[in-house]
Formats: sequence, C-alpha cells, structure tokens
Amino acid sequence: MSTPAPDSRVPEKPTIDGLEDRWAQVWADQGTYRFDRTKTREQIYSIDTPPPTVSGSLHVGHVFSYTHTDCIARYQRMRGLEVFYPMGWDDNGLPTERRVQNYFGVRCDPSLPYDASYEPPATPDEKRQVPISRRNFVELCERLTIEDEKVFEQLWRRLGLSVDWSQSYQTIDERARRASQRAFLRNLARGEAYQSEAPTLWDVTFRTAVAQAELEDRERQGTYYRLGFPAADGTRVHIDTTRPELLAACVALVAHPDDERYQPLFGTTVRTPLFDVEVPVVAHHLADPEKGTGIAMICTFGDTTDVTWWRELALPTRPIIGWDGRILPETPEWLVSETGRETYAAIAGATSFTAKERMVEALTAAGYVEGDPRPTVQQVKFYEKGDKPLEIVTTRQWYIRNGGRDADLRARLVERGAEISWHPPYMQARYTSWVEGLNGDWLVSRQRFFGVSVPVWYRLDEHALPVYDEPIVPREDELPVDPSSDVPTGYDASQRGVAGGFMGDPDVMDTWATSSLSPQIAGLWETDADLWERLWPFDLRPQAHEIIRTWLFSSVVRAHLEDDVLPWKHAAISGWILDPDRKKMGKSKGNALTPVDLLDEHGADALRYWAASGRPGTDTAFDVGQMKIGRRLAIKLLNASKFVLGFDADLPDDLAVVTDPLDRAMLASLATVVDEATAAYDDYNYARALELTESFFWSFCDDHVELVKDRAYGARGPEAADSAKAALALALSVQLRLFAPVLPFVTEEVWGWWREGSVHRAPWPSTHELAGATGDAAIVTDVAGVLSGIRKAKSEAKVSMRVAVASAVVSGGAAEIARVREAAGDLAAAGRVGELSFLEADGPLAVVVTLAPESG
RNA sequence: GGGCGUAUAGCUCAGUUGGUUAGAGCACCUCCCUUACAAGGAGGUGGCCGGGGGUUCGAGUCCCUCUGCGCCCACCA
Repeated sequence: MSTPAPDSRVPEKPTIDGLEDRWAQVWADQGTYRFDRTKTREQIYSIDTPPPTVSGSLHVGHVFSYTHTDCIARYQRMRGLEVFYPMGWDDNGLPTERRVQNYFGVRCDPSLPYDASYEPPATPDEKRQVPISRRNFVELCERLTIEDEKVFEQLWRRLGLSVDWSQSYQTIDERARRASQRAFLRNLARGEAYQSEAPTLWDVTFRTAVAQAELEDRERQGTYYRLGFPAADGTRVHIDTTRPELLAACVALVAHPDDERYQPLFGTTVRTPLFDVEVPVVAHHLADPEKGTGIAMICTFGDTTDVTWWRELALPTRPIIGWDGRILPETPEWLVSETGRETYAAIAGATSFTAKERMVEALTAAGYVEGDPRPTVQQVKFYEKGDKPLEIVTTRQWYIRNGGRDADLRARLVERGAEISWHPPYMQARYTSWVEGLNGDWLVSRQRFFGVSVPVWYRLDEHALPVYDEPIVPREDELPVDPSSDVPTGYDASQRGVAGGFMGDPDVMDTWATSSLSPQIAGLWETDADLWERLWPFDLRPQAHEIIRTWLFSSVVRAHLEDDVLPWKHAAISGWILDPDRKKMGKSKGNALTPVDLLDEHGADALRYWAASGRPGTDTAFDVGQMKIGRRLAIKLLNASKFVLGFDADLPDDLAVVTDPLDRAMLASLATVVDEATAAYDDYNYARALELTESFFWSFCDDHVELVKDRAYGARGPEAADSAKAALALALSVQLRLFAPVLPFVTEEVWGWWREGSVHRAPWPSTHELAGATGDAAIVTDVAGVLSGIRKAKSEAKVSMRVAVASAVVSGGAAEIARVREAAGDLAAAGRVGELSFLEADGPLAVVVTLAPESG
C-alpha cells in the first residue's frame, strides 16, 4: 500500500483557520456521512438523535451533548459500521405556538375552516391577533421553522456533526403527525389509550391539562390559618390550612385512624365555618398526625392528596374553581344557608388570590380564625413552563397506560429499564425511581390548538351531545387527519356540530406523544418496511438526564406496547453545562456566549475538545480554558504532522524496516493506547479515549520526535533513518485516526496532505497494524526520563537547550541502563551530549550532566 | 423523608480489577527567539486525595460513618 512520497500538499504555514467551512463543504459534496441503506441490520449503527427545539436558540449545552454523540457516531463509522445518524427538528408544542403567534400576529382557532390562499398580516399586531384555522397555523409554523432549521443546520455542520442531512424530519411535519396518530390509534385499538373524566392538574394560564412528567415543585411563601369547625356538641375542631379560599369546596375533615385525639370524632360531622355545610370527619392513613393540628380539611380539589382521599373515601365532588383559575361565578347548590350564599357571592368570579384575601377577612371577622396567621414556605406544583400554581379541575382527557395504575405493567417497564445499557450505568436509577413513583397513567391530551390532533371524532346524539364512548376513528391510510377540518367517513361537512352529526375531538396530543416515536419517525415506520428492518430496534439513544422521565420513558412505553421490545440497546446520558460558579448555566449567560461566537473565537475542534473532555453523564463547567487547550492541540497536530511528513516519511510496506529499539518501543506504547482507547469508546467513554490519545501525543512530540530527529535526517545512516521515518509515519497515521472522532477538521486536513479519501471513513486503528514492529515500551519511558534530566540541567544552568554538554553519566539499575543504552545514539544527539556514559548503581535512573566549560 | 452523584494543587479535572516517591492543563516563578510549532519550547514551586473509623503487608481507590455541594424521587394539608 505504498503511496507516492508526500509532497507539496503539505502547506508552508499550516493553519486551522478556514478548515471548518472547507471540509464541511467537501463532506457535503462527497456524501462522506451519507447513510448506505443497502447494509444489513448487523452492519448498521442507528442513532435516535434528539430533535432540538428550533424555536429556541442553540446554546453551549447543545454543542456539548451533540458533540458527545458525534464522537460515538464517528467512532462506530470508523469501526466499519454504517451509521444512521438523522436529525429531527422539534417544532411541535407550546414554544413554537407562542413564537408563531408573535411573529405573524395570528392565533389558532380550530373552529375556522382552512383557507388555502391565506397570507398573514404584513405587519403583525400583537394585541389583535388574527384567528386562523389549525391547518393554516401549522403551515405558518412550518414556514417559520424552516428558517430556524437552516440556521441550526449550518451551525451543526460547522461544528462538524457527521449527520446525514438527507435524513431529517420535523415533529410537526406530515410524516411525524402520521406516525403519532397511527401509534395512538393502535394504542386505542388495543385498549391502551382511553378517555376518562377525572380530576386533572390544570394550568390556568395555558388552560390545559398537564401531565405528571411536566410538573415541577417550586418554593412559595404561604400562610397557615387555623380555622375552627363547629362540632355538634358546640366545641370546635381546629384545622390548619394554607388555602382558606377553598373552604366552600370542603367535603370532609380527615385524621389518621390511630390518632387518639380524633378517634372520638370519626363518624361524626362538623359544619364548615360561614358556609355552614355539614361534613363528616373521616379517617385515612395518609393524614399526618404531626402536620398542623393533625386533622385536615379535604377540598375538591386543593392538591393531589385531596384527590386520593376523595377517591378512596368516596367523598362528594364540590368544585369551585374554573378552567380560568377563578372561583366559579354561580353559587353552588350545596350552599343553602343565607350566610353561606352571601359569603360565596363575595368571592364568585375572583382569582384564588383575591378570594383568599376575602375569605380570611370574612372568617376573621366572624371569629373562626384561631390565633395569628403563620408564614410558611411550601412546595407547590407548577407546570414547568407556567408561572402560576396548578389547580385541579375535573375534565375529560385521553390517557395512555404506562403502568401508573397497573403494578404488573409498571414492573415490566422497570425491567425494561434494566435491559437498557446505560452510559453511565447509574442513570438507570433515575428511570427506576420515576417509573416506580408513577401515580397515574400518561395524560396525552392537551387543550391547546397547535400540535398533532387526537385523531378521533364523536357522533352527536339527538341533543347534539357527543357520544364519547364510541369514538369514530380514521383508517390508517387516511392519516394524518385534523378532526377540526376533516370529516369522518360516512358524514359530510354540513353535519359538523349538529344533532345526529359529528364533532371532532378538539384536543391535541402532548408533545411527548410525538417525540416518544422519534425512532419510528426517523426510521419510516410503517412507511418503508425495508428501511425499518435495517434500523429497528435502534442502537443508541443519546439524551440529557433531565428528560429521562419524559422522552426516554415515553419512548420505552411506546416500543413496549407496540412491538414488545426496547427501542434501543444503549442510552448515553449527557450532563449539563454549569456556570463557573457551578450553577446550571442560566439562559442569560448562555445567550451571552452563543455557539457561533465560541466557534468564531476558538474553532470547532477546540469546542469539541472541550465538550469531549466532559465525562459521560457528568455536569461540566463551562471552561474557556479547555477550549484554548483544544485549539492548541489542533495547531500542534498540524505542526507535528507537517514536521513528520517533511522527512518524506511514508507508511512502510513491510514493518521489518522498523529496526530501531526506540522506534519499536514507541509503537508498543502506542499499541497500548489503541487498545485502551478502543475499550473506552466501546464503553461510550470518549473522554477517556481522548485523554489517552492526547497524553500519548504530547510525549510523542516532546520526547520521541525530539529524540529521533537527527537519526531521521540521516545522521546515522539510511537504514536507521528509514526505521525512524517509517515509525513516525505509522504513528502519525494511527494518532490521526484516534483523534478523528473528536477533532474531525484538523485530522481530515492532515489526512488530506498524504492519504487518499477521508480519515472519517478510514478504519479505526488496531494493534494488528502495529504488531510487526513493537518492542519494549519501557525504553521510551526511561530514555525520556534521562532526556528530561539533561534538559533540567541546562534549564537550571540557564542556558539554551541547544547548548552542548561535555558529558553525561547515566546511572541506575542494570535493566534500566540496558534500556537506555538501546537509544544511546538518539539520546546523545537530542541532548547534544559529547560523551555519554553509563554506570550501574542502586537507586532510580539518574543522570549527571557536565556542561562544556566554555558554554554560555 | 428515600435515592443517585460528587468532594484530589489557587482554578478545571484525570487517576481503568487496591501496588513504588498522587498526575495533566490553566495560573504562578525561572530560563530559552531551537530550522515543525513564540498563539511556542524547557524546567520549577504548589497536594494530611472533605472529616473520623475500619479491612489489608499496602487505601486517593474497598467497607462503615459524618459533613458540604448538585441532582432525582416522594401522599406534606
């Protein structure tokens, strides 16, 4: 495989500037990363790439985690696997909805018909948004996000992601909607999707139901009020509450069954203050004797515990909060007393905040508040994207079974988690604790306008009321459908909304109901069976740990229900980027340091170097210092390569030309690096592989190259020179390939100087290619140690490294001395030692240097 | 409250089944304009490896415990 001697392709002054645009273009033109779908499943490595949210902006955290995946992809490709590495764009969901509204000055109204010739206003008026149909809204979304996606794609190319850009999708595009609806209909047909009218966590700002996975607890200032409930015997039962505004919704008081203080009250009733409604005192084990007074009021519904009590104790439902978060305007029928109805009238229509103030005032005035209000800090549930506390309201929703209400399924899904190869392994604990803690099925319907529609209609009875029990479903070949504009088979458009006609389900599906199918979407499930069989199940799901409970889990649920398999074998979980002060990097700071700025300043390889230095799963500090080191490494790689290739060195046809013990020692050491780096990559540990490679490279430059320079120039004859040159070329070839996954640009540049094709399609190095030329690795270590001693002597004498030394005496054990002798010629030349002698002695290897008397 | 992770030089981090005097880069100090590289190179200063206890011939590494930090989970009125 001898190639012509290296030549003018090596530039005079190598530079990393401009490498990115140049090679990104070459890779695009030559289809370097194009997926070859003729390969079979065993020959393929398929990646379920996370679709970034295009309505947001890319920040340095994206660069971090996508680089990790790309390193793995490049490694697997060099191992000879055909890598399926697609890119999806997440343009589904609330963020896009808001962005489209503001950008075009429109809002979605699903009741409107589609207008094929619609054009948005030239100058958007944010205050007076124009209502348009859902289909028009989706079209505007696609129009807007196409621009966002171009920006993203360009950045990804510049960062060097080896994505096959012909394999891309959007989570709102037709193919994603079809997959999403198809999967839902399959769930429905198998009884895994069902409707239920039940108390639901509700965001009053967005006016939509929210799933358990979208919750987050936030600290809030609250106030305890102690209220006295009159009992039949004239005494009062005191409860502590932070939500006195819900008093009208009170259905019972509850205490722990073992609580002796309240045992006499169980089975009796008390009356609510002001509203004067008779409520029972009940017992339940969830009541905490330590909390407050040990007895609590149950309202429908103040929190999720209320829901549990309500359900398990079969209590009545007395809702007073509406979808808008305000107290319902009509006075409820269970309030019969004059005072009760008057009190209610005072809060009807008020926000819960105002209602609370008024209730406290009224209760205090009437003497029902005991003692002083006490401030407290409480954990309150919020929708993760919302800024008002969630309420609980009763609504009809769609659910998909995920084990939340079925112990067997839950256990099965926990097992599924154990079948995944987690990188790092401890991330499995997050999955397990989430699944084991589920307390309800997956709520998939959302009362939003933009998204993938729930693909069903309902027959309307003679009173024009929907018959929810018998949804009308489309055929799979009709998908995707929008029930708000499409008409089910057997009906015509005029029957929409009239008695005996039909209505479309108004809801859309949760964004995870689509994202959970990302492999199915990317792999053209049920669309291209040939491709699907070559990809499924996928090999790798890379993602962040914060969405294990959402994206990862919902994907596992979907694949389990549909195909009874895991969607992928491996899950590689990346950490977060932290500010230098170790807080999760905030939006403000993230925006100040955009990936484009960082690319401009440091270069893609440098940015990738920083990213790849972060161990898998570990939160990593944003560190400009690491980027500078990466940049320096890239430049060093260019210069060292130029120097090595300047010897007219080329890969040897026969490794027997590598005769020098030092050369063979260096290659032996490199063989160890190859083995260990390969093992690290097989374990998804790109950081370890990089560290090993880098560490070898620096000693290769500092010691080996310096030692063999003279010999390579021919100072000790052609045979000795050939050995040095062949070993240098071989070592360079191996090191370029070891670095290629992390530093794709600079390695490709150097590869282009002397090899054919792309380094990224070159075979991953193996010890096999070094096997014929390896020796005793300890020689390198020992000789480098002596050279370092000689340098130290010069450094301490404050003279230049080129200054000659008269003599140097190397002392040490017999074995060490023997090893150093093997490279005596190179050592004397590199150290400019006049007379090099050896002395066997006890103790560690050492060198005594005598500088030339007239030196200086 | 339960769980996971983490704690090593001033800073950011390695340290792979326990094995000689604990490593790298940055920063700092000294020196060198050396023919691959001065946006470089050579050398150096700097560490009770969070505290305590244990196992072992031997512990940064294994076990127990405590503490700090980060995160995940949980039915707290």
